Amino acid sequence: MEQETGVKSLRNKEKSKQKFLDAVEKILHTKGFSGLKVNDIAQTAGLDKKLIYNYFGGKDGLIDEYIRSQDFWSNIKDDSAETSVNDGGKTFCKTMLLSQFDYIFKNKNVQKILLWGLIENRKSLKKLANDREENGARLFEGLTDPHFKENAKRYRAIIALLISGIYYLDIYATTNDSTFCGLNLKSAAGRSEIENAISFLIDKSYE
Amino acid sequence: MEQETGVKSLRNKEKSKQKFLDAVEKILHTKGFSGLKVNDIAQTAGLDKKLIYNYFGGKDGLIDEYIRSQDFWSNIKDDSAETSVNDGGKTFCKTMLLSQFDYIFKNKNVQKILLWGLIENRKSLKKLANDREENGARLFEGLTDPHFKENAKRYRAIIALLISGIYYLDIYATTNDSTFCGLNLKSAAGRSEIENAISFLIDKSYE
DNA sequence: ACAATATATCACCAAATAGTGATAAAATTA
DNA sequence: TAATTTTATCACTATTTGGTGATATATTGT
Repeated sequence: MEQETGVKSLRNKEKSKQKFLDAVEKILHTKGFSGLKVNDIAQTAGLDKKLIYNYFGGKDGLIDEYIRSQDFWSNIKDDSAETSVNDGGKTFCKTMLLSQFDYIFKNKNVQKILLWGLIENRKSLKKLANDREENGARLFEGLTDPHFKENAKRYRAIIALLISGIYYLDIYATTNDSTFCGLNLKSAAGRSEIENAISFLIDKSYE
Repeated sequence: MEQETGVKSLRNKEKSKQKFLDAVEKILHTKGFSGLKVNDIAQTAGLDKKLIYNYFGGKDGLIDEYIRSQDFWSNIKDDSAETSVNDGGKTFCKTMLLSQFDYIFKNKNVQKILLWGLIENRKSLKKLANDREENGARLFEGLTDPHFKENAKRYRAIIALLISGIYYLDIYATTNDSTFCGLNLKSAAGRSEIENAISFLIDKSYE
């Protein structure tokens, strides 16, 4: 009878595809990479595994589509705008790093995908890395390179160290109860120490 | 006839155990974690898999023993000694970080184990993290804390960011051909930019 | 209502994987 | 050299995993 809206009762390809993508996320969250077996994914999705082959061409296709579905850098692009361009990107970099530190700590899926990028050689994962690079390139070329001139590359290296440090510490905090350099990265106190250090180092870099 | 020395011809339990440990290392290096299957390990070792159960109690026992066999922080403890204690640990921290950056880049096994610590919850991996913490604690309490006094924790946070940044960048460089913040982490040029930044940030931290 | 198509399930296969009891072969001891 | 113990292999089972052809059921168009 009606077919316009998306309420299409029982059988719906798009909804089924989404169920598989949700299943991947759920398993990734509960069992990690090694738990991603076609049988388990299908069972978690409540559908037959054959559909994974029909709709995604197999497990790899499904996983690639899951990775692509994550809008990874949205939290960076969003609140960028033009927040005071006349300080050489100092306040922008600082808020960006601090918000990344918080965002990645809370978003466990992003942590898993970051880890994935260190373990496996997937095209979809490379694409994420390239996206981040392209985004960063615009920031560096437009803001910080002109400000730091001959020291531009050193500043890029500083940001590289801080970003990657933030990644590692957030992931470490999730999988490890142990401290890092004596700091409890799960506690508010420990995390604010890291935030202070980030802020301090950026300030010093602009001196 | 003779049994004193270790030349015991063909059958030798200790040598066989070592063959399994070597096989774990080799597979870890070539195929990564996911390649560590008992059948493959046994085949790589050139021995029967039953021995893995007899000697190590199973795959997990073997892997734990492999991890324990890695003297992970030897490169740090070694050349420590008392290299100028009157600068608040500045030169010591700097050389330590720079040598870590180089050592971890070259030592792929260490990279794998570091990654492992972010993925899996193994007792033997926790032990490594604790060892590093205990080692660091001695450094901080004996050298840097007294120097930085009320800012001691901020300095610890700085070191935490730099160490974890070094870890991440070295691992990233190995598995990724892409740049990071526009720097090629496999090239001498890119790596020396990172080294400059490390040196620069430590200097600024002591100002 | 009927045919055509899209969606989903089922039963099954082949390969990979973990694990073990029985046994062979070497080494040690008496 | 004979008996005993240690070291290693082999053959086998059960389970998991990835993958597919045949079939059923729902939806849509006529």
